[in-house]
Order: sequence, then structure tokens, then C-alpha cells
Amino acid sequence: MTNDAAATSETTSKLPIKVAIVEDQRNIRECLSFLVSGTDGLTCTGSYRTMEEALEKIAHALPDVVLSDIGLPGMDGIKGVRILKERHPNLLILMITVYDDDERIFDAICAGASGYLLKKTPPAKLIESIKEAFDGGAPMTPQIARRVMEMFRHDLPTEREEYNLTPHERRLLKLFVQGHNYKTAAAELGVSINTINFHVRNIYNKLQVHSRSEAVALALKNRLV
Amino acid sequence: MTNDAAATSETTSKLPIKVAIVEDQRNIRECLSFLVSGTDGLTCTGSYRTMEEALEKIAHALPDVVLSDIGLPGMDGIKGVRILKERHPNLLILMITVYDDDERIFDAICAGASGYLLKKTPPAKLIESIKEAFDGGAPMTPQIARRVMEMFRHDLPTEREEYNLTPHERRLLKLFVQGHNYKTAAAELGVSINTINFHVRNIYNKLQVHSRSEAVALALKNRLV
DNA sequence: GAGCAGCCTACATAATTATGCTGTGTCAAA
DNA sequence: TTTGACACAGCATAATTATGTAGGCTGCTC
Repeated sequence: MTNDAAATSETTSKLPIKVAIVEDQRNIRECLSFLVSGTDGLTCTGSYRTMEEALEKIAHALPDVVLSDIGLPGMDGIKGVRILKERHPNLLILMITVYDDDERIFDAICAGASGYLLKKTPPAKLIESIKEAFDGGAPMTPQIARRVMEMFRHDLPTEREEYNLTPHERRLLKLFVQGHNYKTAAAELGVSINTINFHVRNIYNKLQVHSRSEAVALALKNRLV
Repeated sequence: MTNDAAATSETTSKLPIKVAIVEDQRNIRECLSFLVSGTDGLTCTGSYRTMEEALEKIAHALPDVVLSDIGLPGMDGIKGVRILKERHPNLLILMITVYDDDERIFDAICAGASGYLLKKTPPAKLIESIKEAFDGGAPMTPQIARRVMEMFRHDLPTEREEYNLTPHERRLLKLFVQGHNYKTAAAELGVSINTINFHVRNIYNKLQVHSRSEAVALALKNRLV
């Protein structure tokens, strides 16, 4: 990501790393603030109890990295991540939470979180993680990483088959994945529906399916398009 | 994974950790063997130049962890991972390679690799990674972790919408994803095709689509089933 | 008891899809 | 020159799909 590379290159020389905290429990919030402020190379730009408060004030002193809990009063951390990334695409957000269930890990990643740490993470490891995120990495414990990989490979076959599709067949298949039917695909490709019929026959034969929806499912599962 | 938990529980007390190496370059292979043999808590059970050789001999002294290169003469490491995991599901396999392109990372993960390290990894980090894998984690550098997360969220929406589908609607949608058509889904659910028609209408309305293949694509992309 | 949601069933109809078969043109390789 | 692959086009036909409309039953809530 060119933008990211430029940002990283830019911020590499821009120390200290600015960190903001979003945590509803006061003692934890204060501990994190203290930890960050007391570390060379880091500075704490903001400390918020709710995501609403963070969204309102964070732009006044935009940090490089945000440490956010998931379970917050009002808006939860994951929804907040989504909004923060929309407003500040280069912002790095680390989830700091007690939850380690697949659902939340998955949602946090999809929302755009750069890392996922559990609250029991030792302070030294936490500091290291902030720096890793700043350096373009995605800090997480090996256990979380394993869960991510397992979720990742959950619906995917162990071997990607190419099915020997021709460029036109692949292009038509992609149109089907995007929601096209025979008529609209013909219009899109500038060919007649008879040509579509011809290609469909070949595609179904190669994929060993008998309907467009089967072809679409296989294409998505095997990342053919 | 119950099987995995049992295995981990079983092997936790079973030290040293047995490690095998698959690496075509002799100097690297010997260095790795030496590193493993010279580390407390680890032992080297085998050292192979090719994946074919590993597949032939590895069962004679089955390791807990395999360190495997990807670029090997003959069968590549990724295909080897797939076969090794088929034969020995509890085997932990760490890829050790110079490649860090998305394609290979993706294929290695889908094949069943537990970790992904680059050849420039310092020895101490390598040893730590072996132990992390043995302890149920998925060792990888933060940079690789980030790539995995980016690939993961690539086609997924930032927010999962539930669409308020009823249990029957969700069940029918799942059958469509699995390749059923109206007739076969009706047979599977023990209802008439008119009932299928009725549910389909409601599903399409909620998902805002107009065909089964569109519904299937949305279901897969949003992990509705 | 009334109302509502969910599930089930039915019928009708137009459009679409899936499949079989045939033909032509272009281009690259043998 | 021949062959094979690919793309395009056509026609026919049966089956399927998508959509509109109508009705009944069950269980739950007010």
C-alpha cells in the first residue's frame, strides 16, 4: 500500500509514537496511560472512557496508535474501530480485551483492527506490540494468530485448483459472482446470449457443476476470481 | 479441537520437543540441525534434502514439529505440508522460506501450516517459534501476521449484517450454498416446491437480490451460513 | 378472542436457464 | 497446409426460476 508505505516512512522519523487509549475501567485506563507516558519513544495523546468520547475528541490530537477495549458502555469497540478507520485510514488500532472468542476476533479484524491483544498481556509485551504496529506489523499472541489462521482456512480447500479456465470463462464467472445473469453478462461483454450459453457450458463442465449458483459458490470458495 | 487439546496436553509433559528439518541447501540444513540439537528441550529427529525423502522416512521417528522450506527440488514444501497433515494431523509444520509474497503465504496456510517464518529469522527467534508452535500457537512475524489479516479481510465487509433471516430461510440459503436447487432443497426439507418458492421470495427480499446465485454470493461473502 | 409472525400450500405466468447440436472465423503451432 | 483451441453465433427444447396472488394452520402475545 503506497499510502501506507509513505506514512510509515514519514512517521518512522517522527518520534515519539503518539498513543490514545479507549478503556471504560478507570484503573486500567490510568495504568495504560501511565505505562505509555512513562516509556521512552511513546507519548499519550488522549485517554477516553467511551468510544463516543474518543470519536468526539481524538482528532484534536490525532494519535498514531489507538489501544481500544471491545466491551465499552454505549458504542462497542468494534463499531468504533470501523468508524475510526473510515475517518482516519492510517490510524493503527490495537484491540485490548478479555474476550478471545472467534466471533470477536473475526469482527475486529474485519472492522480494520491492526492487532489483537488480551488484557493479561505483560506491560513490556504491550509496549513492544505498539512499536510493532507502528512498524507495519500486526501484533497478536501466537494463540490468537493460530485462531486467525484456523478461521481463515475454515472454508477454503487445502489445494487451489485452477480448473484450466480460459480468460473469457474467468471473466464471465467473475460477472456471475458480481450478480450478473445471462442477459446482463452478454450486454457487459458485448456478445450475444448464445455466446454466453456456449461459455457457460464449458465453465460448468470444467467446474463439474450444473447451475450458476454452484459455479458462483465454487468460485468464491476457491478464490477463482 | 478436542483432538488437539488432548494431544497438547499429552505432549506438554513429553520433552524434549522433536523437530525435523526439510531444507535443500546443505549449509542451511546443517545449521538448523545443529541449532536444534544444541538447544535444551529440543532434539532433531530427521534432516531431509527433499520432501520426497521426508515423506518416506519421517514416520520412522515422527517429530512434533517440522521446519520446512517451500522451494525444494521435486515436490514443493506446500504440497508436502498438505500430504504430511493428511498422514499426521497433529504434526505441526512451520514454513521457513525466503518468499514473503501473499500467494505462498496464503497457500501455506490453506495447506495447514502452523507458522510462517522468513529465513532471516534470528536463531533465538526460531527456537522461540518452535516452542510457540508446540504450545499451540501460530508463530509468524508481525509483518506476516498483518499480511494474513489483510488477505483475510480482503473480500469481507467491515460489518456483518444479519438480514433478519428466519431459521427456515437460513437453512434454505445454506442448502443453496451447498448446491441445491428448488427441487432438491424441497426434497431435503420435506416440503413442496411451492413452499420453497415462498421462502425464496422472502430471502431475496431481505437480501435485496433477484437470483439464487446472487443470494449464494452474498451468503458466502457475509458468512451467513 | 384478536392479531401477528412464521411456516406451509397452491396456482398462474413470463422469463430464464441448462443442455444438445451445429456452423464459422481467427490465430498459433506442428 | 493441417490441426487444435478459442471465441462467436445460431436454433431447439424441456426444465427451472422468479414473481404475483391467495389461503390455511399453529403458537404466541396482548
